[in-house]
Amino acid sequence: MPKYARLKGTQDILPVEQPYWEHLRMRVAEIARAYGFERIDTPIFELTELFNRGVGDATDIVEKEMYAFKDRGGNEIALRPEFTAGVMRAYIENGMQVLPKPVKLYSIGPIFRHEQPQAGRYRQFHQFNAEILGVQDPLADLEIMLLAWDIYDSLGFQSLAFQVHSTGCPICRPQYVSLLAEHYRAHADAICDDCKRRVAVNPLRVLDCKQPQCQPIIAGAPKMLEHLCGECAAHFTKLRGYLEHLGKPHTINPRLVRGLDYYTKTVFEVWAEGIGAQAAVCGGGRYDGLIELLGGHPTPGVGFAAGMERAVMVMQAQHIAVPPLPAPLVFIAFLGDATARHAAQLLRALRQAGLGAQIAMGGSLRSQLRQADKSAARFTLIVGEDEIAQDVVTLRDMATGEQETAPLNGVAQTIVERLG
RNA sequence: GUGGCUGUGGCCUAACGGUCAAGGCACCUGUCUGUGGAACAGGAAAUUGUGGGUUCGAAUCCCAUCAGCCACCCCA
Repeated sequence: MPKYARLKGTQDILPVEQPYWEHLRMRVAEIARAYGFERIDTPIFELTELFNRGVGDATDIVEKEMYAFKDRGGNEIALRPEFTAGVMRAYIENGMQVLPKPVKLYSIGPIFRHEQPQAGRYRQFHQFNAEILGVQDPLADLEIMLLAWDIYDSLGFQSLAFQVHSTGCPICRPQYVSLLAEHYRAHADAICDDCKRRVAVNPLRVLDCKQPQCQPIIAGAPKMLEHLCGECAAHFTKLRGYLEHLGKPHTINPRLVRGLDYYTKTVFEVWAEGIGAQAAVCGGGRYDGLIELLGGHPTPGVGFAAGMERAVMVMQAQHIAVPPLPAPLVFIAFLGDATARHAAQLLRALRQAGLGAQIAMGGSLRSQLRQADKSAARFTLIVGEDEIAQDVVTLRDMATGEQETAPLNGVAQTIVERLG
């Protein structure tokens, strides 16, 4: 047992896993850029207050999952439990409201939540995140949803499902919530203990309860979609119209609710198979009141967050092939201490010529060739006393085993020629 | 925060409560004094997660604790 072990809920992403991560990061960046999103990086920690306000005091994330502490200067700070609050802070602080609308941003990086780890759930995990700011039209909702979908689609994910719902706005939601609470109070004896608590704390959450006894109560509950105000209803209808016109398969899920307070109108999730009980690989929605809440000019916004560990798990579960990370083209082996400096010089020359190269660091020629083999280099250069004496080097093609003698000065050129 | 299952070299696995915890993979070296991928031989690598307890004797039984996995809660 090692003296130091990684902390609960954290993980080491080892070299063998990196091809998945690299492929995922590349796809996210490629597609986000192609869709007009620009990258923004914000700090991993912020004032705790920002998350309290932005995410919502009453949410589980803020109440019991935040890594919040006092720093050496006495500031109350927290490791970010999500991206959006920090991105909104940056938008306001950097005067980005003067940018032409829409402002389309994406981020990638670590997120921290003190939760009980399980399949697809960690304390430090990674998300990619996207936001569109300054547009009220559901076209922005559509664009955000398409970005999320197309990233997974381009990765080759099978059995994806789009779940869509609307949670209304500050005008219609409170009325609906009281109707819902009333319905639950009328059936107080039939519902599970968790739901009794939920009705008091966050009534919308009763809708995604999985207890069998609650299912008939949920089925008989008033539907949010039937109680949207005119504006919210029109927004939702328009969004659905776009999705249908594009032939995007989606499920209207009247039980879809979000765990963060700032959502208004549209909420959605993307589900995929392969991560145990965690079906959601991505979740998001509209948050029209957030920027104003954080002290900015009233600005509508819509965005999503996607779990990267979960995406990697789906890739592996669905046997999605990812390209191997490129290895250095050339491996340099040498014989005898006197040749080491010539070998090092050759290494430098190859690198200056733009060829990926690495050098053996001792051992018999046999073991150096073993290293070369394992490094997946296409060519091995052998530098020995004999070669140095004649100003040449032995060039070995690792796939065929064929060897030739090449002039020391023009090795890079010779290698490029052999590449075809 | 709650519950279930599981902890043996880096990884996978074996060992009726009884000498020195065994094997495979991987790693290093050699057979091959200057030639990889195979084979063979050898080597390094474990106070059996940790701490207690029961016992003449514990990897094995009991308790606690930590961690991992899974599920709830919640979320990505």
